Amino acid sequence: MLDTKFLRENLEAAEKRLALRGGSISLSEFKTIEEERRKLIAEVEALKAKRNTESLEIARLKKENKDVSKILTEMQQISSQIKELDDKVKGEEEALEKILLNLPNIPHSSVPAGKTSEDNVEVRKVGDIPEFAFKPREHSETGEMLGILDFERAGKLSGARFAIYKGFGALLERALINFMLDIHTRENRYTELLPPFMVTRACMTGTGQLPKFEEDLFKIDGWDHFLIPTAEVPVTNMHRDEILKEDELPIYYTAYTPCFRKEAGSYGKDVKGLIRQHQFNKVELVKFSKPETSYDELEGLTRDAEKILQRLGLPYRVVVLCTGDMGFASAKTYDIEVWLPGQGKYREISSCSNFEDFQARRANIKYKPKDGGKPRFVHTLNGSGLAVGRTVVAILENYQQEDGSVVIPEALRPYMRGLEKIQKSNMKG
RNA sequence: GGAGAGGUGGCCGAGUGGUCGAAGGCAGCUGCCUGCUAAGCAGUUGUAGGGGUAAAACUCUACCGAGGGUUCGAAUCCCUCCCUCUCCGCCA
Repeated sequence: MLDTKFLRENLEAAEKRLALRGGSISLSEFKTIEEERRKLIAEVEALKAKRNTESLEIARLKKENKDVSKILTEMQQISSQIKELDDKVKGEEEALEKILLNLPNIPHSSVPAGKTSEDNVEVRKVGDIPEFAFKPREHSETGEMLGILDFERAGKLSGARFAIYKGFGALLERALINFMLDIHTRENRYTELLPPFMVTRACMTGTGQLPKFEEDLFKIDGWDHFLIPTAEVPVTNMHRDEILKEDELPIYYTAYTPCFRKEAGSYGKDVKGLIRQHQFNKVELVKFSKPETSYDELEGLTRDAEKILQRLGLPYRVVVLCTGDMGFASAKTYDIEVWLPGQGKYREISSCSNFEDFQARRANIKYKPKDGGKPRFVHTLNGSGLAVGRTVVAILENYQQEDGSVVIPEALRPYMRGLEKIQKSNMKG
């Protein structure tokens, strides 16, 4: 959510910056409603002030046993006027809130202008793309060949876009979760959380999934809870309606959770394999920071996520998303894209964003400056560290051998009972 | 799911219709004082919104779990909801 005062005072500039995201965003309705709102507030508060002083007067007169009936009828009138105006104010405020909740964040000045993912800018490329003497297979083929992934039977259980991991496949997923969490907690000083996988509407609004993107979420029938589409939601909302101490910042959290997404509007995209599932595992990184340091924190967070790929020896690149490709709540986003030989292209495996105070304002997360100043909104950041299913994809594709077996990256072996290779003969796990 | 108790400021805790933003205590801050430590004395300390200002000062309004209602006036009365605790039942 954007700051009302800021918008009011920088209307045209804000409009221009928002337009960079594409589509046309007009703030004229905002302006009208906001002006009306302030007018009404001034009116009703003057009446309330009068009511307060007159009420004291009534109390005083009553004590002296004087007649108050005249002033009483006058007050009745004022009281009903107040009620009427209060309703109007409420109406304007609701309308304003609706507008504000549906406005995306303003892109940071360092974000390249652009319309689609074509306009994203590569920041760096790390690792060597492996060369194969044979035609590399896609992970789904390898997975099914080895008997570690079963999409067909998963369909029997839950339909399309679900998977069953089996044997060393299941172990691989579990190993990656532990591997990632260990690095983030031990080396990168994040605190591990294991949050609820269902949250309330208020949480979803706090991080920006609602009210705009309800169709992407799984809702629990008969209950006002949703399955989380990312750990960002519960973890960021953990400090909702809190005022943190300056000394506590920055706060680093990491959390493993499954993620649930309807993937509405992605029909026909990535139908095969693990790339796009309704349920997938992710290790998330979340930071709460002071405004002054949040962009340094974004760089750090991205590096922390990259570290996982480096340790696993997976080639990747980092791109900065252009204004048109960024998510609703983000002010700046780096995507980390891993190389997938089976597809012959880079695919997103992590998305690291600084939301500045956009989520903090929605979720009301502040910190109290040490010098005793007014509480200020914190900046929130998060990024995948990493999407686990897609990491499995990357390993199956980058480490595949001609005979269909897959070498386990060395760093992961301690988490896989020292296993060096997954092959048909040892698929029982 | 059944029965009961309760939700007040950073914390503890008074307050059952009228100067209550809220007594008292603790903690914090600022002075004074005492040779250090401790104690003592005085003052001060919430959030949001409107107006005002270059920014302050200042001023008004709202906020005692949330939302409605009664009333000239509500922390205090009424209704609905949420949460916490205790006991019983059920359960991984």
